[in-house]
Amino acid sequence: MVPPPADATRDRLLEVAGPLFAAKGFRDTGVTELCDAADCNVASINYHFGSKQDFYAAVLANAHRRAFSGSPMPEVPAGTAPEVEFATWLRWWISSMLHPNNPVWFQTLMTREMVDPTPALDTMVERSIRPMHTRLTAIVRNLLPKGKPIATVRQCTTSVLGQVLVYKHAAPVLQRLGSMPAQNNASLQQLADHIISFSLAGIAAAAANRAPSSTPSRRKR
Amino acid sequence: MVPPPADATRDRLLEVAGPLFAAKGFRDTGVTELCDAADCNVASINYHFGSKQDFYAAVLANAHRRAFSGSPMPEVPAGTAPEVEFATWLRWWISSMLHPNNPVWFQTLMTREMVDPTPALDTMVERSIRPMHTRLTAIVRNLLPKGKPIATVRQCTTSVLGQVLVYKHAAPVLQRLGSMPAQNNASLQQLADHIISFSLAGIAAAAANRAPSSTPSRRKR
Amino acid sequence: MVPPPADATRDRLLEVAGPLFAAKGFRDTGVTELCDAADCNVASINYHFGSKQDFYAAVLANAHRRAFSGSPMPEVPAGTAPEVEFATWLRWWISSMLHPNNPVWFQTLMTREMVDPTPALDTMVERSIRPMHTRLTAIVRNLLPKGKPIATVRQCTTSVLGQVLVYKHAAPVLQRLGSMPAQNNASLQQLADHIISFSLAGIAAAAANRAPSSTPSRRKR
Amino acid sequence: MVPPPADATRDRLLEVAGPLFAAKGFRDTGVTELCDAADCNVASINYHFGSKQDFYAAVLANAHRRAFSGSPMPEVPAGTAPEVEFATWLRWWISSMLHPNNPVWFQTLMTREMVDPTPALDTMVERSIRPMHTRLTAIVRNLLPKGKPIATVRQCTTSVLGQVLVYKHAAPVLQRLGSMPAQNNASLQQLADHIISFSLAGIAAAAANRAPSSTPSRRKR
DNA sequence: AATGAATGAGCCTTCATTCAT
DNA sequence: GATGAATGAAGGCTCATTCAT
Repeated sequence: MVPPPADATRDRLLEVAGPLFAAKGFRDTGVTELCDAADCNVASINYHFGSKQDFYAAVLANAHRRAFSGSPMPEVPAGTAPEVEFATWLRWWISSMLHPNNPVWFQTLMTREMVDPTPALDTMVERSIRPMHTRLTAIVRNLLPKGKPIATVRQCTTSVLGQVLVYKHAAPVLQRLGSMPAQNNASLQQLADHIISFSLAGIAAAAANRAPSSTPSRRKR
Repeated sequence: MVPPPADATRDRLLEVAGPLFAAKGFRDTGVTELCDAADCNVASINYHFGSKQDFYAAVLANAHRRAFSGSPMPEVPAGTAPEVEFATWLRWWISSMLHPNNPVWFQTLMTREMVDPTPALDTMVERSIRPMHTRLTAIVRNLLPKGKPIATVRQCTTSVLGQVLVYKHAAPVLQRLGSMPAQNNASLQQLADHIISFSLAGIAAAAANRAPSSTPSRRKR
Repeated sequence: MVPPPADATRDRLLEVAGPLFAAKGFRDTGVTELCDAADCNVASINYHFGSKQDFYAAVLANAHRRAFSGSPMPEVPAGTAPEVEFATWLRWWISSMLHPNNPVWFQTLMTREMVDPTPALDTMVERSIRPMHTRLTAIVRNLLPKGKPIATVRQCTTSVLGQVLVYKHAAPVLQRLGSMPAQNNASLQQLADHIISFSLAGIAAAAANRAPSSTPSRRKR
Repeated sequence: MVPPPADATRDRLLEVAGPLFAAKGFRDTGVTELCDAADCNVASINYHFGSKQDFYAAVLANAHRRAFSGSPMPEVPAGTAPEVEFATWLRWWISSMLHPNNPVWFQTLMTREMVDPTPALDTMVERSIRPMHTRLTAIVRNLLPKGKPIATVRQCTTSVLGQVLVYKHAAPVLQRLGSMPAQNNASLQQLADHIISFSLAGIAAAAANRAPSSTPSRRKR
């Protein structure tokens, strides 16, 4: 009835690898380093996962599972105003992305994959990114009039994404420029307020544009 | 009048290294590869620059000089409306960041530094990034009422930055999600139109917020 | 009456290992591969046989038993002409060595041992090779006059062996040189005809030489 | 005027590798072992030759050059009797193959390639084996009547080859069977005498066969 | 001033073997 | 009695760096 330790080493490897890969990247993190951290033999990674590359993919897949298990994507009651749903979702996402109490390394791994893709990116996009992106796209679509072309929906969605991701992707630069928010609850809440109101206004402007597929704002040049 | 070639090899190395480092990153670009491209001996990098790391720093320091030589930051006549100045500057920046005809390797190098900073980042921030950031900050400040706190200016500026940078930082993911714009003039102009109108509306919303340092939008929770 | 499976795993390992060792050699056939083929644990080889090396020896020792079980060495009625016995035996041997329908892995294992001997070769020579060699030697001796020295018998026997073995030992080269016979019955029969008539003529010439231990054929130089 | 040592290490590696590869085979000879023998760094093989495999090919190519430089293939004056040419050539070949004073490792390398081919075999066949085979084939053809089919020429040639090669390919077995000739000049000369007279008689028998492409000897069965 | 050869530490991976169960 | 996990030594190879010239 008591299950044997099963794959204790395997689990330990998955556990310790996330932060290490996040800190130095795939290439600069050696298997020796990883196995030392997991207190096992150098050959263990190849034994349990076949190769360093496959191990890395397993780390990402495993990370995704536990990254959002603590705070799942929020649902809103039917009939909620689209603006409120947008604000709720965005607060949740910003919190899980930027909150210093959350383990940050999964987000860092995703960032690294975005800048320097490995074969593991495809799986990651399908399993962790696309579901969130689909949800945000749906929310944004509800904020726009029915007839708006898909391109407009996508551009607005990407504008929202960019405002959040920049704090992950450009953190070292923003720090040097003095634009990095303090890592406390109040600051993050204010940042969320800013992005929400900025984005809602931006989306409203996109909604008001008369000719969806032309470029009316260029008439004035 | 023409000086002798002097350090022809040194210059050639600096010339060819940018695109190579941009394409594969510091770690994945070998000195052999670099020296082959510059048609010189493997030992040249260590001879002229001391080490691969120092050479990389030299490449970055040298890069910003030629990066914007073809299209310098635009100036507008005194008295130009702030919205127009914003639009002009943003069009220029988007074009130099995303236009496929431009040599994009400097932007890519900056992107890599942002995600995985090396000691060379400090120099790069001061020399290349801060001037542009200062300029954009000034433009955004002009779009806000005089009394707005610096934090609001910074958040708006960062929101603008993020909307553009996301197309560089998350390109592989956006491609897979179908959100990457076509790499032609018309698409990029439309994208610029979107970001300009989205951002102007967002900044206007930030300008209208009454209590700058409180979090008024959360009243509804 | 049927004994229980007893060492079923052990037997299965011996069964599957022959063809695998023959195909890739001792060094290039891994224990994992062998145990996968026998559908047993990686540790089985060391458990049942002590080491990979000892297992290999066991495979060779076990192999000769089943190698010729399908077509035993032919016997001829007393009084048969020596030439006919020679032809009969040679046809049988060529067929079991070269016929593609026969399982050739035992011959291939022997070939590998000849080129790269292991401690297992001694056993193999005594158990499998010497009986055949003794028989061929006896047949060849009957084709020579009584007084011929043993050295002549041996040289003739080896000349016969070499003509057959070359098709196993040098197969890859003969293929590239266009000298490999087609792998069908007719071709092999014609090859057997050739070797038989070539050898009988050669043996007859050796029989006719007057001074067995001198080198008469060199008189002409 | 004095040439620099040039590629001293490279030459030393080529020098020492032949005997080592011959003794243990490609797989069982490590680069560490090879480089220790050549008194150089482990990385030298990859530096000078790209890979262990390419190095092995270079060793074979180099070996072929010096293997026959001491005693080139013999030429006979025009008008020489075919039997004499055959004897002359065969004595030369047997001597360079089997004579104990000659460095034996190149022949051993060729033997290994025949039994366990590597990608280097193709080059070896074209560069060292085919020229000799072509020559022997031509000599054998002159011993046969004009109209004989090419298949007969090839079978006779292969019968000659096999009689010699067996002493290399099956040496460990022949030693155990007592059929290995003593490694001295007289024994080798007598062996050459035997193979020459045996083969000439065999070829004469093939020449006498009436129906070249049928199998007349089987009518009697 | 500049090179081409040479270095050695480190990389990931393979493999027969061992050990606790 | 037999297994699946784990081992560690060794494998070939890459790479920035160094050194004699």
